[in-house]
Order: sequence, then C-alpha cells, then structure tokens
Amino acid sequence: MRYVRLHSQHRRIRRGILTTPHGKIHTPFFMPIATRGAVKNVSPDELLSIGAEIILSNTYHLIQRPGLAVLKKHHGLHSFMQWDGPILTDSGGYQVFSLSKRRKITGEGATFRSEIDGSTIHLTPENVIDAQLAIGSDIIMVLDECPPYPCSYEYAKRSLATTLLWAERGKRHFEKRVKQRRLAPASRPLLFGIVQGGVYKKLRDESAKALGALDFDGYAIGGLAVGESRKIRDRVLAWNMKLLPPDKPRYLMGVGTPADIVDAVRMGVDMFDCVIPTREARHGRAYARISNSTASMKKWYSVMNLRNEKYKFDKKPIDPRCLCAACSTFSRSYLRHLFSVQEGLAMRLTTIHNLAFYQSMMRELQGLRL
RNA sequence: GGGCGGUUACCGAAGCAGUCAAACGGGGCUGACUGUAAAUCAGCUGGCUUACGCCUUCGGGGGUGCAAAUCCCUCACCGCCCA
Repeated sequence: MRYVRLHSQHRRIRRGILTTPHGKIHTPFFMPIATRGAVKNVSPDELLSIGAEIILSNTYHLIQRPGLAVLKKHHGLHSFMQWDGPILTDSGGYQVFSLSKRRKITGEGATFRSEIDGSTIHLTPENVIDAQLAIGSDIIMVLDECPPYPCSYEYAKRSLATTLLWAERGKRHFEKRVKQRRLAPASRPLLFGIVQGGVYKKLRDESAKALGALDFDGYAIGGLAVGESRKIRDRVLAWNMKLLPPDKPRYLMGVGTPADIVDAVRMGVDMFDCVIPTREARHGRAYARISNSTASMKKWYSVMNLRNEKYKFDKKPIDPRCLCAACSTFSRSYLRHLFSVQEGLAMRLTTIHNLAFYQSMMRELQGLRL
C-alpha cells in the first residue's frame, strides 16, 4: 500500500503515511513550490531544516528550461537540484489555465507559444507522462484542463470530457511505461488523476466516479481557488470528498491560505501546495501565530506587511513563537530595512519564515508536537 | 568687477501666458497575490474633503495683463566663461 491511514481523533481529519520512491511523508502535508527546480530563495538544506518533506515542481517549465536533455544527463531533477526527498510534478495543466491567452486546446493535447522564446510547446497526455518520468518525479500528475471561473455548464462539460479522456490516455501510457521499464513497485512513481467539472455537482460527481474507476494512486481536486467564493469552493470540495475513494490520498491543488488549508483538512484533504507562503514572502507579507492552536475559535494567525512603516522601530521577531532561522535572529525592523533597500536577504528570511509557519501548522494538523 | 545660464512639489526633471495642483523618473506610503509569465502588479504621494469642490504653491519682493510657473524690474543664491 502506498498510502496507509492512521488513527485520527478528529472525526474527519485524515492522518496517514504516503510512501514514495524517495521516502515516506506524513499526511496531511504541504508542498512548497519549486516551479523551475528551486523553491525561490531557499536552498534544499534550508528546506530540510524548515521541515519540508516534499516539494512540487512543474513539467511545463522544466521542459523549456533546463530541458529534459539536461535533466537526463543528471539522472533526474533530484540529483540536478540536490533535493533527495519526494517531488511531485504538476503536468502543465495549470498553465493551460494561467497561460490561456497563449495556448490552444486540441483534442490531442494543448499547444503553447512559449513566453520565453516564442517557440511552440505541445503537451499531450502521453508526453507529459514521459517528461515527468524523465524528471524523476515521485508523484506524477495527469494532464488536465483547469477551466476558468466563472464558466458555463456547457464549457465545463466539454472541458471535463477532454480532461477525462486525457486522464485515461495518461493512465494507459503510464502503465505501458512502467511495464516497459520493469519498474519495481517501490521505485514506481505514483500517478494521480485530477477531478474537474467546474462548480457543477453533476460534473464533479461524474469526474470523481470516472477517475475512481481508473484506480489512480491518488486524486487531486483541481479547478478550485480560481476566483470562486469560499462558500462555493467548500460546497464543491464536499461533493468531491464524498465520492473519492477513501483509501487514496486526496490533493487539493493550489490551496491555499492557512485558513483554507485548515478548513480543507477538516473536510478530509491530505495534500496541499500553494505559492502563497513563498510569493507573499517575496512581497513582504509574513504570517504569525496569534493562538497556539489552529483549532482556536478566534482567528489564530495574522499577516503583516513587513514593508509597513509601523515596523520601522519594531524590534520583535516576525513571530515571537516561531523557532525559524529568521525569527530566532532578526527583528521586524531589520527585515523592513532589508525590504526597503531591496536586499535579497529580506526575501530569503521571510520565505524561510512563511514556510516554517506553514510547516508548523501542518505538524499540528498531523497531530504531532510542534 | 563684467558676460551668459540657472533656481519648479521629498529628490531629479518637463512645462515658458489661459486646457497647471503642474508631465515623467526616483523615493515614500498603501494594497493585491491560492497546481508561480509574479523580486510582480495596482493605487496614492501640496492642504482640507467620502466625493463634487474649495484653498495655498513653481527662489524673495514688486510690476504688466481679463489671466503669470510662463512676460518685465529688482534682490538673493548656484553654475560656466571673461577680467
């Protein structure tokens, strides 16, 4: 079994252990994002000391730079970037959404005009599997189309049909490659399907059932956190939680804020990724605990903009309760200064802190001591 | 001592009679960010006001003119050149 569920005291919080070719991970977990083969501003050993167990990278970006030839030369991304833990790779499905102005969807796949050099990039359900195998990904995502929000039922329906077809083709191709390469069970990457269907129950249910029948190693919930309200998102998430196989990990793609994650964990989600802690850190936003417990009825954390004038003379660390490298050494006042003179250290320290904040939140949700 | 040139908002710098509270940069302030085209993007930056709008500004003072940052006189300071 790649995923073993552990006893949980909470009715719906799922605890477990996910086994990948590069090690075991406690669920629920959060993946820092290393789109281009690096968590921006942070080194792999710093990620380890923060407590990150797995990171996420991106097929669409890695195909272009450094290119698969370079990654093959290094025998995969792990050795290339010197990260020995598990890596999940997104297929490029999100770029089908975020770069929608530069792409065209055909039945066959998705074609992009590269924003780097204008060249044509063709993603198919099959070639993104091959690319992720070449990258050496531990958790491979099928190609999907993440529809925008809002979108009509007709569009969502058509889009889902494509996504389901792609999922089938991806799965079939993956099985073929596993067989060809005679991969031992322990070194075989995991393959995840992605639920879509917009905000329509009929489509979401159909999507979850169809993917469940294909027997993936795990299931992602895609197409959320793209502009819909919190209420709608929770509703869609609840539908999906109900129909996805309970013995497989569930991954809510791209989510989210600390509050979003705690809520989703309570609804039964096991895996998360989001650019928020790293991107916002670069923009001067830092998270801090207000309460020791994420279960606190009141707001349990705050967000500060370190560039704000009010921190000019503030000698406190970002979060007095935090044990990270930034908080154990540096003041808000100093960080504000670093941001105002645009020293790279500002982003680095704040990124380390935000990731440590997310990590401590996850450890608490895993039921482990902080 | 003489001859030019200059002095504009926090800084730099346009504007050279009305459409000027004054372009544009920088700096400052505030906000956004959810499978990263994101060290990015947006707003504000004379005063009062939610806004309409009103008020005070373009080195100082004095003029001309319906109207002046823009023209004239004068003073101060800065720069270059000549003695």
